[in-house]
Amino acid sequence: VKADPSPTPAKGSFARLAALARLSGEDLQALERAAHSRSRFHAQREIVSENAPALPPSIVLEGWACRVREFPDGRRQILGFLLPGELIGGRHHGQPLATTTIMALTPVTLCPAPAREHGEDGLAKAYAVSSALEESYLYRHIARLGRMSAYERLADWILEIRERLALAELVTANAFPMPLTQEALADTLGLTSVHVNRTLQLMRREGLVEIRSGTARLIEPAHLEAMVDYRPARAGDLRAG
Amino acid sequence: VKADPSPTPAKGSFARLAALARLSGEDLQALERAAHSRSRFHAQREIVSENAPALPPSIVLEGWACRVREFPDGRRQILGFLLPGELIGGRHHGQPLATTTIMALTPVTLCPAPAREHGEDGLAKAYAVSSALEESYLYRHIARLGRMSAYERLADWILEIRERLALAELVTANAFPMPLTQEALADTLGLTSVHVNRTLQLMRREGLVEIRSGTARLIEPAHLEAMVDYRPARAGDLRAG
DNA sequence: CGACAAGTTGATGTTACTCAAAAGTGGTGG
DNA sequence: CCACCACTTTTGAGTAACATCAACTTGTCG
Repeated sequence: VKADPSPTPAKGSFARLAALARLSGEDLQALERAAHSRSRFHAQREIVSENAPALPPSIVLEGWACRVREFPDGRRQILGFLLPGELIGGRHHGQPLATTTIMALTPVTLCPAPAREHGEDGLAKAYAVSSALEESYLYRHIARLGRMSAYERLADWILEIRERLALAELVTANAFPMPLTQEALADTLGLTSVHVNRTLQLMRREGLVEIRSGTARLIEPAHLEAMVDYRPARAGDLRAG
Repeated sequence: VKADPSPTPAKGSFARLAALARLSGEDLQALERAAHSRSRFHAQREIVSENAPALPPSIVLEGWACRVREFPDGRRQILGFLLPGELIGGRHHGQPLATTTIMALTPVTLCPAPAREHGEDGLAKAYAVSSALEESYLYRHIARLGRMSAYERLADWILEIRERLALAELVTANAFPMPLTQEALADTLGLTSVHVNRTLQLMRREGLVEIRSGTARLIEPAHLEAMVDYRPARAGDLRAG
């Protein structure tokens, strides 16, 4: 964890918050200022540990992180992802201890999330929408793990990731970064890496999805969506309130 | 949904909030007042529908409700439970639309959750802790569905429910109400009701758990806890902040 | 008592896991 | 440039856990 004064504007980092609520010039300035003090984490490093003091509210500028739970016998479950533009700990600030371990899956850059001054500014609204989205991703993950086949889990998960990365403007022509190993994917979807491998091959052969060298490409998104009863989280509806 | 002026003090309804934070006399009076306007729901009725206007923040006085997601082909996944003393919609108020359907599993009584006047009163603290607990139950549910065997899922789930009902003082001598059908349990744990039945029988034969006529009784709680790496959610730690 | 939901049982099928090894990939230093 | 290493992906064969289907039994409540 080291501070870095160089202000490289991370692609997609604030695009997401701006997509969730109308941000004022002041809001954007506060974000720019916050982005000057960054913390970086190497891949595979823990960012916060379960039951250790929680992080101050932060924004992911670059990279993928995840919440993860490990079992005493080595089993591992990835509980959720933290993607560029998303918030860490924006929700329950005031809670002293982290409820889950958070680790970096790739090199990760964070910056502090500027405090929302009043209930009605744009940033506060963006944080609230972000938090509601985070909750809906958890529910979706539960439904996926509880009631979908391996094939459906993969399809549904990829569609969710595309939707989330699109908010940060990281999706171009249905292609987007997907830096996970098949083992991490297995720990996400409640499968073994062997089975993930076979299922991915099947999707490839069927011409629906390509995942190669850290990039995912959806060939037939409509087909995938039909298969899993795809329902986007509709940030617009959340914003309306 | 009908209002009922009779103030029958529901057992355990406020015990939980009082267990989560030190409540002042004012807090308790506000709760008593709120408990005068109740809404009741029959078993199997929807309390709120996904994407319909959200409920105002409410407290469960009696009965079990759940968040649920249904698939177009009839599959069903229970996403989480709302037990006596727990809050509905305390978290993201200001979000206009409900993110999940909530339905009553038994007859359910709700009352409005009194607004927390300032950030630092006892009620606000209790709501914040309740919300943090709710989040931790979601993470636990994900780990359960993703990485546990049927036997472990049942054991882990029962221990969680005991812990949650204990906060509302509904657990006596390791026995507590468990009104779910085996089919609802299956929809919770991502199994079929047939397999739930067989797994319950196995636990019964092994002398660990009895579930009969709406009551669960843990015979060997320590044994169960060892089996699933049981970690209580430690409301005390959350309160400390 | 009758009817309907819930629980139980048996036989069989399938999805996904396990174990083991081979082949591909990328980074490093000589 | 190549040799080497660790890691990831891929493949095969056998297995276990859980699902499916269908009947039968028990419990509950009018």
